[in-house]
Amino acid sequence: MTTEETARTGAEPQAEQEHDVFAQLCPSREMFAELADKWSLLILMSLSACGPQRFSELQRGVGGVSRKMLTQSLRNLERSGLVLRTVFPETPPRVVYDLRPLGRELAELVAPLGHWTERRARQMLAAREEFDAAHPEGSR
Amino acid sequence: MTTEETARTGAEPQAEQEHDVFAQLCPSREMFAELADKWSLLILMSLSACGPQRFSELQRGVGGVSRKMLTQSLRNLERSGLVLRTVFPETPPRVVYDLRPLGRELAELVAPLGHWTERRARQMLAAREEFDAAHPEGSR
DNA sequence: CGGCATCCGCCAAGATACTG
DNA sequence: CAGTATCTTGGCGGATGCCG
Repeated sequence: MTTEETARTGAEPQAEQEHDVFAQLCPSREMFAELADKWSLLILMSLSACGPQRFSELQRGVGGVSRKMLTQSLRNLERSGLVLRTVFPETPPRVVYDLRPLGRELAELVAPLGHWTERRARQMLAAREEFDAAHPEGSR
Repeated sequence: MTTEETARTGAEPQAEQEHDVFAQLCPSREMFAELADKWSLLILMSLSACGPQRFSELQRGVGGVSRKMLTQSLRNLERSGLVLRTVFPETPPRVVYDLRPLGRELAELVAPLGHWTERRARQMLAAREEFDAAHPEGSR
């Protein structure tokens, strides 16, 4: 029996405080749900790839993100200890975001995911066309 | 200049058909956006950790997922060539989902992300409490 | 510049009931 | 069992405007 299976057949849901992303009400699931979204992952990847960046740099870097979503996602990442926000009290003010050790750890796991997607995108698109051709809408 | 930066300062957006998840309208971004969601990632992790599973097994395995979202996410994964859906024409019918090579590749990148979240959940929760304590709501 | 507040459309996602 | 169909709604996420 693997570690995963052990966790999921789990004896005590919280006796030893084991975390299990598969469990609906486990704290780790809540964290996972917050991290597992488009913008958060792209922000982590951008900070990891390009180093510390200002708000507007991030907005340009992560194509299509609105100021609102960027602010929200950054706030979440900051709140969870993944990202450090530094304000330089100049005029105009300058705000720089950077990865904290925890965030850098995560970013190094996320980056491969992005690269994989880029490498395999074409293949997945081809699979789609084939699938769509085989299922002319409304079969099944 | 890193590979990432090269891609993002990108000379030709589509000349060499380079894919860039940071670009809003790049196909790879579309794929990334579909994969980078809670349910899809958890399904991939479940299939990777526990092997081929039936619909209802998956629903039990991935805590809190509704039949609708499970169906939708599985359909997407199948459509993109990541997951294989096999119907055994019995009564009652049996449908088994399994990873295809492409999906297995991805799942092996995603699994570490889940494990990391479980390992660091406590730490992130602590960071949150500290953050929330330092920002008693409505500061800034 | 780097936000926060507000309004709002619209789609994701839950609940429920029905089918093969 | 493994879905599909329909309805409803919460909240994601965009647009805009104001502030420090």
